[in-house]
Amino acid sequence: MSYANDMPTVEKVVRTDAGLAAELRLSVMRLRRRLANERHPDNELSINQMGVLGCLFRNGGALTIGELAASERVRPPSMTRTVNCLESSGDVVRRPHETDGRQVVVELSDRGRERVLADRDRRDAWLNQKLRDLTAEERAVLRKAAPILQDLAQKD
Amino acid sequence: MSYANDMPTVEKVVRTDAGLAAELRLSVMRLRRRLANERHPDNELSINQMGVLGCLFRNGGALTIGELAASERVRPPSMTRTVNCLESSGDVVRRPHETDGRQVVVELSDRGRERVLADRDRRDAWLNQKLRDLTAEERAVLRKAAPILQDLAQKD
DNA sequence: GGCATGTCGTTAGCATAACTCATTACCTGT
DNA sequence: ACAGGTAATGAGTTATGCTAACGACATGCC
Repeated sequence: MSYANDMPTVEKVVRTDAGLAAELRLSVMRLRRRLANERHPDNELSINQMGVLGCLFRNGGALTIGELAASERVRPPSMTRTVNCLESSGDVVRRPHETDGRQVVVELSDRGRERVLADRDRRDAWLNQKLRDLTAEERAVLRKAAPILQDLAQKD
Repeated sequence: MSYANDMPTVEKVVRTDAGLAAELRLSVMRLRRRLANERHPDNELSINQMGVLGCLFRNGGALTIGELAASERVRPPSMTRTVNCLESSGDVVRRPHETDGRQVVVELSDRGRERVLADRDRRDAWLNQKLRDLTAEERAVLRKAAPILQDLAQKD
């Protein structure tokens, strides 16, 4: 084992802005991959599907396809497919828009709402556990960082 | 447009630890998707492939498949495939491990090293631009957050 | 009213990137 | 010397995006 015994994979501290983008990108990429893997095994929905349910839940239970797509930053066809899955699993229902016949409103079903509630803590079990292992200061940093990351993703 | 005109998609402030996991997860998911889309168009390598090159670069230019896989948090077969791509594009070379015939050492070629160097700033153009738009304080938060996120991804 | 243009969702086809399972090659310890 | 473990790979599958094209509907202009 003569190669990279220490395996830093990330600098201990990012001191300058020069490397910040690169390190942030790596961190985000890897953590996302980890999160996708660590979903609870007794939950048959993917992390993306749960994301859509959560988005509906936070927004009062009903959004159009386009709004969902914009919110999750995917293209409408991708959201159509995700919604198809959620519909056939019975977690959402489609209904026509009240005034605009082109649009489709996606609504949380009772089952979907139940799932969000039941899953609310459990779905983040892994991450919550890891967060508990952090110091209060580290959690404070992340609490401040989350909205900034969100803004970065949303900008322009 | 009677549905969710405000479209919060993320709470303005994450005040309690209860929601931290959920918000962090959303932020990471969306920013990652954004990063994957915003890669520079004149770079024919994907964000993952560039990640592997960067990893090799930071670790002295040579790691085994297994080490690379562990570092990027993918399974060895996935890394084999990524390395195949990088090999056929001439950015890395495989060579046998000095003492262990089972392992394969992946090494940055001159071309790969060149690409990393040439790409170092450019490849993060989008993120760098967005980072410049932040306040110094916000950048400081992210600078502190990046290693924490990395640790979260790596833990256990 | 009627047509041109635009918007929304969907379908179809494709690309990427991950996974699992099985196989091959090699190492190591008894 | 052989058994069992480990590394890389091959094959097949799944998940998740995308673009292009299309149909249904809305809107604005005459």
